Amino acid sequence: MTALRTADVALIDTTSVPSKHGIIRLINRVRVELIDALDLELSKFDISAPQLIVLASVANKEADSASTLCKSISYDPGAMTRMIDRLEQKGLIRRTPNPDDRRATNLELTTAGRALYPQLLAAKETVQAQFLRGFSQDDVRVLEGLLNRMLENR
Amino acid sequence: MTALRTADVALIDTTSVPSKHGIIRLINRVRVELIDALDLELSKFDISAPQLIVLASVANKEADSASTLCKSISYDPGAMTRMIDRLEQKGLIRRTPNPDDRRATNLELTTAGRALYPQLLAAKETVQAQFLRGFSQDDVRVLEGLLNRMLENR
DNA sequence: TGACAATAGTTGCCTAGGCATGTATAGTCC
DNA sequence: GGACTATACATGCCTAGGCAACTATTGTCA
Repeated sequence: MTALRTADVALIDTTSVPSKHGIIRLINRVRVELIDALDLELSKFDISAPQLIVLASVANKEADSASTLCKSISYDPGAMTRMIDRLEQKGLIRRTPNPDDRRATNLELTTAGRALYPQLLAAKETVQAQFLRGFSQDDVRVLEGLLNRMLENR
Repeated sequence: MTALRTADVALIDTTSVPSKHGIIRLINRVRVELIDALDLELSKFDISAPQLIVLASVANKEADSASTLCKSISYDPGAMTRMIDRLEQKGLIRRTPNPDDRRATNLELTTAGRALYPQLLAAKETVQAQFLRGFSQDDVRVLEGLLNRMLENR
């Protein structure tokens, strides 16, 4: 192994500066800021970020039961029961018995839930637009591509 | 507004697939997977991911007091007090009075903390390497650049 | 079919962060 | 220097997720 020349050192410095604390802390940081901003935006509806994810999953019919929901977003079943309890108390979601499986309960938005959902979605779009200000379509695609590659590496 | 041609629709489909749930959920997802993997890797040391961040900040002398620490990682002061309590109970960190400011307490790693830290760092590197498998140096730089731009947009 | 395993959902217990409040100390400004 | 404000940290209370244990139901398979 040969000694490093000055130019090499400069190169190494440039590349190591952005990852001073590593990608984990960076992603954590971005996530904290995103969730804080989203919670702020959603607070006028008395809805939290996790609640929005659940509502969105039900609204888009990606998940019709609690267990599907848990798997799709890596959420604890016990926490999910209580989360649905809260959303049901708010009158946004409804549990209905599943005729094909008496262990399961189907989930669906109530009229109030369907009415509120577009506003929540708009709030989310606002936050996303704020953080992606100045991003080209390509930038967003690249970012999503890299993040998805991280997930696939799991 | 003119009607979309088939080619346009195809383009739109391609670009919208990755962001089916938006960047917020994607980042959340990556963060969950990262933290899960890190916690698993750290579990043999009985250390959690948040605790590692605190230890690293103290080890790298980025933060010498609790308040600096709170600011640098957006953490609640009350939670930080208890976090430091736990790390102190584990014998990894020490509170020492600050001679210049009697409100503050300085933080430093104990001998045990300094001995353990490199192993924790290696665990973190392992997880990072796992998720960044197949990434070129450029890929990492681009990813960090885009994430930093999101932070700057805040 | 009957035993056994797997799944859906719930509940209790524990842990940990967020917020509000309190206390001590330091800084500011007239 | 004295009143006022800001800061550092700690504590109590509340909320919410993770995990383990439990019940009811369904699937599997000999």
